[in-house]
Amino acid sequence: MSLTDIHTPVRTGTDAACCAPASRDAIGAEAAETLARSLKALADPARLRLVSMVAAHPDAEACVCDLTEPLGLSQPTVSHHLKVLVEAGLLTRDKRGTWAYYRLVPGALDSLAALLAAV
Amino acid sequence: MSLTDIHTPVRTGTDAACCAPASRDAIGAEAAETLARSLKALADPARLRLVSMVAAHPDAEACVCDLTEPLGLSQPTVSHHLKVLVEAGLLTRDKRGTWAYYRLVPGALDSLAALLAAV
DNA sequence: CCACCGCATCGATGGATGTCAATTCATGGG
DNA sequence: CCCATGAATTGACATCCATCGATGCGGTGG
Repeated sequence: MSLTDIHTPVRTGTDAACCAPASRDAIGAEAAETLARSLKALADPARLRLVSMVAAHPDAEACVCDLTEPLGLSQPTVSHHLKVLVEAGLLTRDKRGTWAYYRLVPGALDSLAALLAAV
Repeated sequence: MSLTDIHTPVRTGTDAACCAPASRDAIGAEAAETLARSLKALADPARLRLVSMVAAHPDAEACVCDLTEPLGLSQPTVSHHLKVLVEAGLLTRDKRGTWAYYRLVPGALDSLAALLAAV
């Protein structure tokens, strides 16, 4: 399921609910899992700072060596967090020569925020 | 620190960064922790569904008995998730008689989404 | 006054996760 | 050809977390 497919009309339960049957449909279980996976990727101080630091760099591009020292974490840990962010579709990795450059995926943060507000 | 106080001008590191010094300021470590705490509260499928189910109910209000069965989780687990959401400032709890009614905190989701988009 | 019901809390447990040191991989320069 | 450097991977470890069953607590009705 894609992140753009959250409010599919999945009934939220049977009609045997104790008090009231819901006036509109809540998000379905799969949509919730999809959104939760994306939010989990950002629900970490180190990863939030990484995203922000990449966005703050000139050309919105940064290599690992730019990020390790200001973050105060070891290089493997930073690499790990960056991998999580790439797999979540928030960053892209571009290896040029010795260095690996990370960029924001345009619009990824905004669509995530939009989905969050629509829950 | 409050959630409305993310982009305070905290320098992200020393000037000894290896490649480029950053063209604008990234969010500070404390702001990142604050935002991460809020996002963690929502970065769970069960809690996302709970928020959505509460919002979907008539009068945007639901008691635990409304939520346990459609969610497919035990009552203690649902109570636990609701507590997390209340502590994160996303829901309010109102005990009336035998039942505990949960409501969305107006604007909480939207301001969180706005902060996310501004990272 | 007592039994029942809705909900919160407690304790335990299995699994996910953040972190680092050590290692490996890849690339470029001598 | 080998070494130096930047980055990813691996393995280990401690901690956190989602979940449940059992229990406790307050309110309602008989």
